[in-house]
Amino acid sequence: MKKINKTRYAILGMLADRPRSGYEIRKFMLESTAHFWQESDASVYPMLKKLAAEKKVTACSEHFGKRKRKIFEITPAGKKEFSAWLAIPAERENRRSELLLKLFFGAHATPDDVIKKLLQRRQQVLDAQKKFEKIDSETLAEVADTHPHKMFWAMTLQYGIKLTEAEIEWIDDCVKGLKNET
Amino acid sequence: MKKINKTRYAILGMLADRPRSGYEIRKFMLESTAHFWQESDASVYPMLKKLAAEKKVTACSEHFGKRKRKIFEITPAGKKEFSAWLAIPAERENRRSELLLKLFFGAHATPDDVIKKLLQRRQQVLDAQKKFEKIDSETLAEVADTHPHKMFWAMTLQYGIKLTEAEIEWIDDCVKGLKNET
DNA sequence: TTGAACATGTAAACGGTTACATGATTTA
DNA sequence: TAAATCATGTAACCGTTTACATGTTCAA
Repeated sequence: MKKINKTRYAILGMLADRPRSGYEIRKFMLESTAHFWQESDASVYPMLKKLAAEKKVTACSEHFGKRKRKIFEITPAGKKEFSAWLAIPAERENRRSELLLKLFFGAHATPDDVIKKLLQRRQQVLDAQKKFEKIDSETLAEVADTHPHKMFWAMTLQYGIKLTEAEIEWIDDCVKGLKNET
Repeated sequence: MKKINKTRYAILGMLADRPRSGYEIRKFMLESTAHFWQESDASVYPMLKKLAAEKKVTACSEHFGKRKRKIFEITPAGKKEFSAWLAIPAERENRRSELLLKLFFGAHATPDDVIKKLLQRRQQVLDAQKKFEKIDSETLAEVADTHPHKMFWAMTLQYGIKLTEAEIEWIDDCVKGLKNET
């Protein structure tokens, strides 16, 4: 099975709600989907251009205040493609964790080194949790309880919260185990 | 920061223990690291060749029984590179979850569709858990308790177990929430 | 004798990232 | 007036995957 570009669906999905500029899409992703879906800076604009060429979105320049922005709107063809993607099962993601790989080879390092790496990750996970709180109190709080999106956005947030909690527990177990060794 | 090829370190690490053939490396990865590190079929052999050209590994053909295999051994230069990589902090992995993305856009689908996808994932996670049991009872059981690897391998396995447990809980919560809606 | 497992590779395409590039506007 | 944010892009590279390719040996 051929691997397909999923950036396009992330973008189409963002435009399915309302027209947005490339900048807005990037910004909104950072505030909402970043913990499970990120796009690099350079991926959004070229994809919008590509989608426009395929007539899946239409572009129109707008002057917002004194600034000019290119606002993109999804077309019926774009909506159709998005819906078709949404209907098929999600592809199994293949995750690669460099931390786990290093841990797997931990016998070749010193226990202190391994502990250090685990604690580094612990901090990263705590940072991520702070971000979840921010999404909860800022992005999500702005959505009305009755809004159809609310429930689903809360679910993706819950995913982040639950999984990071489990990861913290795991890290603490590992560190405890390693400290007993020394 | 430039992205660097990590396949090489996975391979060097596998060879740090003992000489292995490309086939053995692939097989062992499937039995041990697959839940956090996979290599596609086509990545191992070319990388071994590349590492050999860089004198990080040496190749020698062996006849194991009647079969010929190319056994690779790590060189001091290869060990040095491996150790250097092991010492630096693990890079933050950027995960992308297509399931979460579809869930985020769940309002554009029917609740039943979303539930179906969640339950599909649930089954995948259960399958993964079965695999962990297999790693535990087969791969890990063959390693002596006193072996320096044992502890670290068990930790990577625990990671898989803990995180999948959390994911199952999350899925069940989501499904419950969605069923209350309908 | 047929299928599973053993065993090793190549070529091409693709997705995604990094680095590069530019300039306006608002806020402190 | 300096920094942060707004705003939009391009070019090149590289890692990875997919698909292709081939042949052996052992067990049922």
